[in-house]
Amino acid sequence: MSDGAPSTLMRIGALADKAGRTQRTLHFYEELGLLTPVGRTKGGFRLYDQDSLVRIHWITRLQDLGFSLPEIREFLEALRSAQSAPEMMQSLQSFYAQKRLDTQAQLSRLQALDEELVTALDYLSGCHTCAPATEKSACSGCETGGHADIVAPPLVAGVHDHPSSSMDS
Amino acid sequence: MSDGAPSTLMRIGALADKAGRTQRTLHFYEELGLLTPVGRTKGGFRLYDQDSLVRIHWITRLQDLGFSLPEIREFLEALRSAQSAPEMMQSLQSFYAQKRLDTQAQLSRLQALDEELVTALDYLSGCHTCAPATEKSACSGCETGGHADIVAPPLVAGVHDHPSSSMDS
DNA sequence: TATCACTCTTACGTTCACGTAAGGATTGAT
DNA sequence: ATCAATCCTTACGTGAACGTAAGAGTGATA
Repeated sequence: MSDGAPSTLMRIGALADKAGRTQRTLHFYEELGLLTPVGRTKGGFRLYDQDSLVRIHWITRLQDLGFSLPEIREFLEALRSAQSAPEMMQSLQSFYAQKRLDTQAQLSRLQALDEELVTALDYLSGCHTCAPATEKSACSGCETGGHADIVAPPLVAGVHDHPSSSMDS
Repeated sequence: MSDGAPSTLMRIGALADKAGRTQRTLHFYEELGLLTPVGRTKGGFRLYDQDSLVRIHWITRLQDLGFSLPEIREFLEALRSAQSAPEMMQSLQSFYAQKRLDTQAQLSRLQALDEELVTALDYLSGCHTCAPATEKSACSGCETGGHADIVAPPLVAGVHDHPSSSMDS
């Protein structure tokens, strides 16, 4: 655990490059308490190590999972206030377990929406049978053979124009 | 198609109630060109009909699908510029087809993240074997029996403290 | 020592999707 | 006519996650 090379220290530019984020982003993470440099040069330049990079990847992962940065911050604070290591890991565990529930809920929502998309596409595939010159206004009826009396699915029903014509005193 | 009751007209408050959104939201939709009242009273009150409600549901759906309001606006503009009905429907179709691809990509991303969560939870379940009083700082090593030499998964690796201690000249 | 890329802090700008408030006009019921 | 409820426009506020710029200091090299 104690390599003879603490020279892995880098300044913010290098870290930003390695992590693929901007310096501003890292400053911002620090403002939020998500990422603290391991030290500073006497002149005041931030210094980071390899763990900082890991931390950034971790943050990115959590963001992908749908966490907001303030949420991540809260979480880190909870961790910091933990007394023992197992307590800390329990924290992590219930945190992730909860998030897994959310993720799965999101998954089934997305799946439902995907099916809705399929339904809409199915319906629309019938539209090609319309005479190519059909006027848009005639489309509400559209009994030209395509979909006889099938009700337009929600994703299709919302698109009809009501332009600003035919409005007078 | 011509009911004897055009009295389905309503003002913004009623529509907002039925749609479960605020008046401000409907105003906002109008600013963006997403929803236009069918008319106004002589005094200037907005009037909406049943289609307006359908339109709002449609917008909501698209938002659920991950569209931003400006995107929806662009889309509606594309529709408005379509000449024939089939052209319009083709537009819709390719629009939704594209979105389905996105949705599926998002689905598999979520699934990957879910698996990552499972991995992290698996790993963490080994942590209970630590002596309950283990110090946090000792946890990086943590060879007390739990996970012998398994590498901490990304979702776990980012959480170790480097507090602001042990930093002096 | 001069130079120049790098970094510092401070602070205002931006997009999205509205929230909230102010001050005044409209509706419609009594 | 009056009055409460509803609605109008205008406009500034919010929070998330940074972007962008200004003006000045720092670090390593020539």
